[in-house]
Parts: sequence; structure tokens; C-alpha cells
Amino acid sequence: MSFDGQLPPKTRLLRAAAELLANSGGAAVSTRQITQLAGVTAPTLYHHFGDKEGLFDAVVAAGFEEYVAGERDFAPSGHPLEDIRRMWDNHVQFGLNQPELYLVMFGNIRPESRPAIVADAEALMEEMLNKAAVAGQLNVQPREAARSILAANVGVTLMLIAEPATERNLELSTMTRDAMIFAVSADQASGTPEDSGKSSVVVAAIALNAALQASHSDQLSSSELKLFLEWLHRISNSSTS
Amino acid sequence: MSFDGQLPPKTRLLRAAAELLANSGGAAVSTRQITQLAGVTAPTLYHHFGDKEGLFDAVVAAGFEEYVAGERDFAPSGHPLEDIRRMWDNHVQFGLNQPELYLVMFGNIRPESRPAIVADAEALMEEMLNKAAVAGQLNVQPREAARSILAANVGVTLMLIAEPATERNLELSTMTRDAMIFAVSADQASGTPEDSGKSSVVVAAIALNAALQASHSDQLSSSELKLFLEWLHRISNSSTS
DNA sequence: TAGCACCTATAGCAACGCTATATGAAGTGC
DNA sequence: GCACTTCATATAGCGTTGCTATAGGTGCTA
Repeated sequence: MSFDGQLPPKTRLLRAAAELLANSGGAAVSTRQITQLAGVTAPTLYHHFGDKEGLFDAVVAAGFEEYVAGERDFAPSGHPLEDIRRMWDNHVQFGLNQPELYLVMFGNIRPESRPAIVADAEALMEEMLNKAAVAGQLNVQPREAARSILAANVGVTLMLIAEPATERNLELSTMTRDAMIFAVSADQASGTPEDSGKSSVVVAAIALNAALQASHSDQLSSSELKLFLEWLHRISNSSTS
Repeated sequence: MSFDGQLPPKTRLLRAAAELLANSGGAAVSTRQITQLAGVTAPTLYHHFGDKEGLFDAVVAAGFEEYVAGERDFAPSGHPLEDIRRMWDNHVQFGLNQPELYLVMFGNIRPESRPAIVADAEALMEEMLNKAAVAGQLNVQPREAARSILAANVGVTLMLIAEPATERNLELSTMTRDAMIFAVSADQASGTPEDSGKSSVVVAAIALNAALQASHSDQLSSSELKLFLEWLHRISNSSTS
């Protein structure tokens, strides 16, 4: 099979890279393999994508579209925290369905250089968590919650990918998922206010904060709003005891 | 600087690889760099370590000794769950102190091939969680808890490594850590028995299970013990509702 | 027809992981 | 003292990698 059709070389390169990546079985994919499958020579690749990583980034971007589409399709259920669960599961499933692509996206960590896609995924989850915050269901700032949940989500997915497919136990995922969501949710047993349950004023502050930032309210001047948000922020972060 | 001293070439190779890995700043480390710094030619490397990955594995093994030493030094505080917290923090700190080494150890994920070190780290954490289970402080099986906590621990550490050093916020770590530990611990607010709080009989069963496996009790025959453990296991996993 | 972007191909560089082969050193039996 | 095996290191080079200096072709506007 090859992509020698009438498609433009750029598209052929993208498809060839995606296909080789998906079927490489963990082995490295070389530019020569890609260009040969695409029916193109090396300089074409570097003309369109700069370097190998640029091509992979483009493949990743396409993969991320798919990922985001999956995340958004399941979104509006009315119960934000339930949507977060589905986002989590969709994330894991995406990783297990296309492990090579996932590893390029989330597994290629290098010091001090954050993959752009991580920020995108965080933003996506934060957006969802904001709805939970507005509904008063969140215990911590949406951004912190998103970072924390996504970190655990990536860790679990990487672990599952590394396991032999026959031994994969999705209970690891559901257990970690519920632990993280429960930890950031406001409806914990409110019987022990000193340890883990935050007081309702904190929850209210977080909800108000999220609502304010979402609505771009004009009822306060910008300087007033700034100070107000700073107070809220202080309250929200106070009882970390 | 070079390692041309009177040390044997094998040692010089290990030290050269470790040093280059620590100072590479994320860039790849080549065998030629290593052999040159060690004052040795290529075949010597392959004679002693088989291939590049073999050498890295050896470096990782040495790094893991250090990691384990750090984990064990802080261990016996009498409060197992507090020890788990310290294990978590030590894990993160190890990753941030030696990011390159950590990435070779935990970041080099490939499908269906689990790094041996992950299993070791899991065993280490499971061992610690067993103490918590014996003390009746655990909500789930120690093995499942260990896998879950370690997955989150690795995910958080990778995220922190990927961030610019100036932006690193350790709150991500402590927050995720406490979420995970709280989720597996038995002393959650027992006011809501239907949702997250497990009934005390389950906690007792898990504690008993851990105690039995630790003590190699002779008061039951092996077949009796086997059946008994099976029942315990069934009870422990029952109320996942 | 001339000029000008844009795109692609030829050919090849430097660096990579790794190895076939040979040489030196150290111990062992006679 | 001498052949013999064994282990450890070196010389030289193979095949592949990511990437590029240079040049040629194509289609557009003038």
C-alpha cells in the first residue's frame, strides 16, 4: 500500500506518518520509511514540516482533534463531575486504542520542555471543571484540579499502555479516577470539617470565582473586580491546613 | 574531566554514562560520547553491557539503589500512611533532582514492555501499604492501592519535570498525593456508608488478609488457608458498587 | 517571453548504534 | 619455559539515521 494517489504530498506525508506510527509496534519510525511510503523524497518532508518532530507534531495535532472530538461528544450530561469521569475514560481509551500516537503526544517528556498538547488537554479539562465549580461542586480551584487530574490520568494511561494487553486491568483506571474526582469534589462527607472536608464558604467562594470569570460581569469596576478576585483567591486557598 | 584513572573500564563506563546522562539537559547521549569520556573504545562497551540499553539499565539499577535507599531511610515512623506520603515526596524529589535519570527509568514507556523498575517500585510501595493494611487503615487491596498511587505519582513527577523549573508548583504533588492516599485509607468520614466509605467489615477483611499473608500462619492447613483467603478476597472486592 | 515564487529531486554529509576481526594480557597444565 | 585457553580491548568499517546544499521543474503574473 502506498499513498501515490492524486493527494498533495503534504497530505500523503501526514497519512504515511500516521499509519507507520500506528503500526510500528513500538519501534522507531524513520523519515526514510515515511517518505518512501508517501512516494516522496526527503527534502519535501523538510520543506513542509521543518523537521521530523514538526511532522510528528502535525500528526499529533490531527490526533488531538480526534481526541478533543471524543471528549466533547460526551460532554453535556448536566452532571459536570460525571462528564469529567467520561473525559477520563475517553482519555484512557484513546491511549489504549492508539498507543504509539499517545506516546508521541503524552509520553515524549523532556525536562523543561512541555508538550503543547499537555496545555491543551489541561485547558479542556479545566473548562469542564469550571462548570462543576459554578455549580458549587468543586473543592479546589478548577485549574489546580485539572492539572492534578490530568497528571493522574496520564500516569495511569502510560502504566496501562506499558502492560501486556492481556494483563490490562481497567480497575486501576476507574479506581484512580474516582479517587481524584472525589478528592476535588465538594460533596464529601461533611462530618469532618477539620481534615478533608472544606467549609462551605470555601466551596461558595470557588463557585463564585468561577462564575465571575465566566460571565465577565460588568457590575464591578475592573480594579474592584481585581481586588475582589484576589480576596476570593485567598479564601479559596486558605484552608489547605 | 575524564575517568582515565586506575578504575576498571566497566566502572568508568558506568560513571561516564551517569554523568553524561545527568548533564545532558534532555539531549540524547551517544555511545561515542560515553566511550570517549570513559577513555575506552566502542567494543568495550558492548562486551560488558551488550548494547546501549544494557548500559543504561545498569546505570538505572545503580540509580534505583539510591532511590530505594531514600525510600527506606524514611520508612519506620509508626504511621504507615505517613510513610507513604514520604515515599511519594521522595519519589517526586528524586525525579526533580535527576530528571534525565528519572526519564530513563520511568519515562521511557513503550507498548507492552514494562520497565522492570516499575515492578520494583510497585513492590516497594505495596510492602509499605501492607503495614497500613495490617493496621486496618486500608480501604482496598494493597497491591491495587500501590499500583494506583504509583501511577499517579509517576504522572505527577513527569508533569513537574516537563515544566520549566521556575514554574514548578509542588502543590500539584501534595494535592494529588493526599487525594490518592485519602482515597485508599479507611479512616474516611464514615457518615456516608453508601457512597465512598467502605463498611468496617471490608476494612477488617483487608487487614486480616494482609496480616495472614505476612505472618505465614500455620494455624490453618494450606488448603484451608487458600479457601479462606479466597473468601476474604471476595469480601474485600465486594462493595465496589 | 521573462521573471518569480513555489515545490520537488539528486546527491551526500556527519553522526548514530553496532560488529567482524585481530591483538594483547593473564592465567593454567606440562 | 612453552603451548593453550580465556578474557578484555583496539582497529576499522558497515548500514542506517536525521538532515541539507544545490539545482531543476512547474505554474503564475506581467
